[in-house]
Amino acid sequence: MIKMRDIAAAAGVSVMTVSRAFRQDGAVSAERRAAILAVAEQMGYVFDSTASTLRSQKTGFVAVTIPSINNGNFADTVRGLTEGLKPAGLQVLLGYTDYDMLAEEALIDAFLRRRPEAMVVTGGAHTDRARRMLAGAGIPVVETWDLPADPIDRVVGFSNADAVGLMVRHFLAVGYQHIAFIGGDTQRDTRGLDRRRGFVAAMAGREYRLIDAGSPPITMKEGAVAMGRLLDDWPQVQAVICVSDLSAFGALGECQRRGLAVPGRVAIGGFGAFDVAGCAVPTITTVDANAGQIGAQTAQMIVRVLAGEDAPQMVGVKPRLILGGSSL
Amino acid sequence: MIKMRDIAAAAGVSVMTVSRAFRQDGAVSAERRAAILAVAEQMGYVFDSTASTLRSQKTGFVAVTIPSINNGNFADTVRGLTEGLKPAGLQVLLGYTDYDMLAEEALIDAFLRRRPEAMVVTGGAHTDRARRMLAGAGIPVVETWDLPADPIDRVVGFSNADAVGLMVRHFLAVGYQHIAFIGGDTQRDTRGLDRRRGFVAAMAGREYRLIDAGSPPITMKEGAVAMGRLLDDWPQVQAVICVSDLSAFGALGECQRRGLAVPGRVAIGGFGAFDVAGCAVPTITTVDANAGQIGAQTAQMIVRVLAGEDAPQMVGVKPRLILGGSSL
DNA sequence: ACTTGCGCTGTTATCGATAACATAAACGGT
DNA sequence: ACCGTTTATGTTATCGATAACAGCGCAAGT
Repeated sequence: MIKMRDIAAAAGVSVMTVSRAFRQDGAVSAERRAAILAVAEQMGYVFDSTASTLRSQKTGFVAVTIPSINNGNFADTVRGLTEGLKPAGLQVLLGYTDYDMLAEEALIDAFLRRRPEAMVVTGGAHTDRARRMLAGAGIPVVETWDLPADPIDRVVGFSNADAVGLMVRHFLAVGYQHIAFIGGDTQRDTRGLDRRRGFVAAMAGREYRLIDAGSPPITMKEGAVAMGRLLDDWPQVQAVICVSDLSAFGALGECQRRGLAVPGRVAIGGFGAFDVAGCAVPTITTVDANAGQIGAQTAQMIVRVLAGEDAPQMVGVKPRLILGGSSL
Repeated sequence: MIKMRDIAAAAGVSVMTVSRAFRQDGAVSAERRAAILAVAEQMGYVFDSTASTLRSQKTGFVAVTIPSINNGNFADTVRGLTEGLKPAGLQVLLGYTDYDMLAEEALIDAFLRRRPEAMVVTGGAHTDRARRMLAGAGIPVVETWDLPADPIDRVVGFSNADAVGLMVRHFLAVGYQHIAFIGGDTQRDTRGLDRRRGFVAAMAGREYRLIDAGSPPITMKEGAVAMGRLLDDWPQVQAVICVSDLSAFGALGECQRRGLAVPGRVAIGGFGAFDVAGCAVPTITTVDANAGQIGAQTAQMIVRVLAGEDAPQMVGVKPRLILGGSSL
């Protein structure tokens, strides 16, 4: 494998000059720099960042963990991050946890060994060891998609409970009385748990049902199954709020298979403003969590902190209710 | 930041012994190893792989580029890869290209500087520079999701053209005559292009229409718009094949909004066996490309090659037609 | 007793770039 | 003409781990 030394020899300069030429350091004369780059290109040189990293203590990457790589919301957040970090010369390295805190811990461990310049994690729930590792890593850490009561370092997110509260209040205002919530079990997906909590809080004093749809991620199919159970167990249900648009879409399909009018017989709400919510017939009432903004704000925060400028510890983004044809 | 030297001092051994203890090298006595690990844990040491990497020339990661991080198919492939590489101690580092060959080139460049032990890319179409970089990197390179005529190194995939051919032949066999194809423009998504080519080849000598739905990724909404144009321009259409299930779902919705029976008035086929195909009402006829297998086979191939064992240059996986309610 | 071998530990050199410092030439102001 | 400053380059030491080699003590074999 060809290295800087070889380029230097071929170009008749010192290794240091080659190094400077690559970093557009400005300290190398334009013609010499061009000559060096030409030699490098011609010799097929590929810069070795493992060496650079060790000496400069700069890896040039930000580690990002998301629960799933098959989710338009997290994709939007990652896109916002990638775009926002690019101008600062920072690359995003991505890992997924499958909504599993132990997998997250292992992933964080693996990432920290590579010395990222900052870490972005999804949510505020982590194993103790993961929290300790993050807190002790000596780099900026941003928790996203949530507003943890006891943040590790910095936060960009919103209250999942309040976001669902928005929808519940709307449903109550237009006259639905018997409302149910379809979501996953409690341990793995704390954002889902918070949504359920927000539902319960907003329904205080009224009759409601909670339907457990299994382990996150709650799929369309699981949404359909849960809807079936709900309709069987509590026929007087008038509206359902699902932990995400995917399960809401499944629920909608179950109603259609049973010949139940949506929203005439039962109304449906989802979460996340996924594509499917806007393309289903009818469209699904949902909450846009502003996933792209979460990524963009996180990127901005990281760039600031790394530059030594000051940045807020906590940034809130505002979820927005989107009315669809699946509810009045 | 605490380093091996500090652990060594605290444990009263040499740095080398600490290094060995961490690698369960076997050459360190069990009790001493336990003591060292305890000291390290207690001091909050985090292994620094940047240094290890430089000396040992082993980074322990495989770089993977996929077009989109919001796609269940690529997610399945990545899962197969991750699972298959884990036992070999290899971590997957993921990047996405947005179906853009120039973005892919930049990503490959950025990855190669970090010296991955192997590279996995999606598809067989790359810029010349990307091809040159990959070919000259001196590591195993696997192109997936396609069967390129002129592979860079190794391949795990299938013929997208043949896969669509499966569906066309089925549609013709059950009696549809006027069939259209909804897909993206040609340059960015060569897998989509191949599917269109497969459609055209299988329809040779018959009447058909090609509808351009825009730039990849073709969304549900774009599928709906394209379906609307198709119905307006060619009312005698009897069946539509879409480049993916997402656009097929959009097309289905458009039919439903117009009150057209599916499959009575028009049949619909998709591609990819996405969740939405199985949960739509009616379910959508599709092709399962076996995305998880692609990842698993690729992982196995990489592990073999890195171990110096021999492995086939090319592995084909078999797509499978899944009949849904959206066609006869 | 001597040797051979194995298990365990230490010493030294090294991976490939860059920070820090040194130096030489050119330049410009008084 | 002198000196401070800027520009362009080179030299040396270093980042933190590990490969390669060396050595020591003890057990077993002859």
